[in-house]
Amino acid sequence: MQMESLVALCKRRGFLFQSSEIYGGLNGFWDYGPLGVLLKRNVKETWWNDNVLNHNELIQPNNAPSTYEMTGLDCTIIMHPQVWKCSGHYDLFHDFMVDCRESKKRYRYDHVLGRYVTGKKHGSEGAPSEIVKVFVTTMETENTQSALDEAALKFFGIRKKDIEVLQWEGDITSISKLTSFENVLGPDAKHIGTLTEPREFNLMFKTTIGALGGEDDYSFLRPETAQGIFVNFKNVCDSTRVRVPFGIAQVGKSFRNEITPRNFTFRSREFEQMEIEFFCHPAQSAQWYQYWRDKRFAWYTQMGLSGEKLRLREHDADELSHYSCGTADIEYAFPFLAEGEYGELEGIAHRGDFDLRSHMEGKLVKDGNALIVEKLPNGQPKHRGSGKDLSYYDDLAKERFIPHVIEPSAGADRATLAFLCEAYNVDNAPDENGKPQERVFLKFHPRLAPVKAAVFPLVKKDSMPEIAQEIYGELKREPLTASAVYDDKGAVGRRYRRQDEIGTPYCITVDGQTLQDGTVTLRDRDTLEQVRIKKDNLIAELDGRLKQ
RNA sequence: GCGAGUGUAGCACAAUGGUAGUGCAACAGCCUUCCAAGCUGAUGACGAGGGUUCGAUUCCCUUCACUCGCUCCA
Repeated sequence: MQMESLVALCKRRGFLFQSSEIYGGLNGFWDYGPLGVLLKRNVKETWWNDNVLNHNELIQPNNAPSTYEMTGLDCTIIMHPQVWKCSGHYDLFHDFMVDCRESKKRYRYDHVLGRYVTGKKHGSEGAPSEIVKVFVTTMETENTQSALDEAALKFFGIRKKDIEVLQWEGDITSISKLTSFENVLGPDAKHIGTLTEPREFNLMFKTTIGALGGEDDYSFLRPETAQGIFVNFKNVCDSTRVRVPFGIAQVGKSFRNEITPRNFTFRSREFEQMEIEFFCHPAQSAQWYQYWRDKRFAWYTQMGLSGEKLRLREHDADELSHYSCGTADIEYAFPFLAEGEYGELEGIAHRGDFDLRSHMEGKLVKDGNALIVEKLPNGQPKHRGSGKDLSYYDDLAKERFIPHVIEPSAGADRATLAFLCEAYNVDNAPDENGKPQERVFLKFHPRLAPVKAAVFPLVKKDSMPEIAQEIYGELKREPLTASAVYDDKGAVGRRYRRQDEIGTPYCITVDGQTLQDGTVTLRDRDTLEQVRIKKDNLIAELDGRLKQ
């Protein structure tokens, strides 16, 4: 499938528009149109229902270590700035970077180390040699001087045995100590002066709180919904009588100032997440991790993502975050990716007690195999935690512990995009002369389809429109079929095609026979087959088919 | 952020230094008794800003967006 055809269809039929399009658009932002909003809401609602609302805490699911409870939250997008400092996002997402115009590489400003050296540089093509003083740099932190030696030898074009002609000056320092980069040789550059000025690089959207807010009144738009759940852990425990193990779910917008938004809605700067933070006893966490990983994978399969394009990938040990004892990605082979490449739909991470401890004690760093509070040179915590006790007391086992967390974190927009890509189908259907014609249809799972049913009078006469409108009215009253549409324009075949293109699973047509025996035809989007159904049984029939 | 390419109606395309055409879609109506493109009619576009020019959609510059490659990717 060509991605362009899908993008064109999304625009043409009102699934997705570029944000602020009449002003030229905005990179990394997308709007959902009239059909898109129905589709995305179905994705989110299906997720919410399957994980939270319909979960029965009295019954132990297959492969689950025990029964468990599920509950929800809806937290604010702007939170106390300390949340992001303790979570680690502030340090990780906020840097000064320099770019090299020659090598096209980007470096963390304070990580580029170097030293002044003076030597004789041969002029090019017979030009006289000249004595130049250069600040040679490297990213090497271990054997910095030998890396600098090498870089200097290469730059001046001299042999290793003549190394003593180089005159080094001063100590090895970061380029952040320099006032100008004019004489700086970039770590991967052949010429001097190729580094740009340091630029602030902030992956979190910064905002000011209060109309008169100054420098100190800033916070950030959340880069993930998870932290709202962690900082409310105690509130939920104190207010809802939940017992560990339990999960808190949240659906909401998050924001990341991506460097390169690309691939339609796949990487957007404003996006929606569907996250669960599942709190359990440390001894059972490995089992719960597997439970959630498998449960989440099965969900995408049920919703129609087919075997080959969907995969579950366990991260290698060296790929894991320092606090994680296991992470798996659910990935989909999007059509805009190269052959054999997959894009992440959802990550399921075993996060240990990292998050709750961070908000108790302060920002944590790895020390050997342990996590300790990161300290400033003066011994103070770099980012001080809340100091609140976020441990859990199990009064049956008489045990106090900090729960471990399993985090299934899904992208609502990515899931929606994957369902769109998967649904896009082209086949051949005969036209009125029996000649096969190309047919584009979206093969959505009935639960996800934006419009569940369409009602047509076969022709606009003989009271067929009146009967069809009556049926339409009944469908509109039922929550499940309320998104139904009525259409009596043009030939019926054309109306079928219109519905196929937006993925409507069922079309109901009132025809001549309806007048005689009260039956209507129910047409299936995928097979084009029609069955006759008593119009009084229609709601029940649709109900059964749509809930499959 | 770098490099290359692209930007004409809702979508797909065309033409042009002298006020933009076609197909489909959408709209009104007609015709249609089960799988789109039959008839009639009306509507609709040169991404934005600046420059050159008597005159720019066309040439130049800037900018924005999209595509591809690199970079990045919690």
